[in-house]
Amino acid sequence: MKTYYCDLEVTLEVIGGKWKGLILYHVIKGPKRTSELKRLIPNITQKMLIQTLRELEASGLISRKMYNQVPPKVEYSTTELCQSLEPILRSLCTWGGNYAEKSFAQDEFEILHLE
Amino acid sequence: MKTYYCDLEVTLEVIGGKWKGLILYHVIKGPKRTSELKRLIPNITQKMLIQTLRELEASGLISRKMYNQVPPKVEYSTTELCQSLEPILRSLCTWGGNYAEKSFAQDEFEILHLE
DNA sequence: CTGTATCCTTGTTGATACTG
DNA sequence: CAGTATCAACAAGGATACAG
Repeated sequence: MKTYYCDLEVTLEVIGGKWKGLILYHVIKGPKRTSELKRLIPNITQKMLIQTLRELEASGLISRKMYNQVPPKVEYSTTELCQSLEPILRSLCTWGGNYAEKSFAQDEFEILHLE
Repeated sequence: MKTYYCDLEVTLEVIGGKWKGLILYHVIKGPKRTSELKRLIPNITQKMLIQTLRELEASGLISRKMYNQVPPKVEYSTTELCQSLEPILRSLCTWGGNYAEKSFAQDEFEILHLE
């Protein structure tokens, strides 16, 4: 029996960590191939990408579809369980943008919006 | 010059990690003393509590007020910069509660709502 | 292209003891 | 009550090489 002391602890267990939110943010906007995600999240290593995708899959938030082709093609998409996160992730994103504007020195940072 | 590839990366840098969200969630509902926070977040160690509070303070999200008494009294409250996080944290919280209901086995977990 | 396996480094976290 | 300091332990992350 696992004990949580706040609903938020559950959330953080499922989508917390260094990469989960970021991956979900991109996948939630539409199915993505592994290589696309790698491009959208330049700082992630292949190992962490795959590992995190597996964890999200295990949590039931994304699903993995494999096409039997050569070369291989795999697509990740969100499950219904994940859809309700979309507005929240968007809010978090917006908040970060505002925060950066207000709190970071103008010429000490840049935000590139990849697509 | 620091480069981000998504606004969300900024957010995660500021309020990501194991404890920041949880502390903010409690402080945002009203000023809290150190010992209250320790009680509300049973699994955090004193070291991590203080350390995380300092980080949040450095990010401008909370402020620390010290009363010169014996025994000492300290209160943490949120700054204006932090207020806009309130609805987001509430959403994240709600989401976690729903997720637990749907995805966890009935008798494998419990959520205690401390106050 | 997608994914696995290994090794190694780092940083975060925890336990404990102590101070004003 | 609030906070500091030190050290140890562990998990997370990265680099690299390799495979289907």
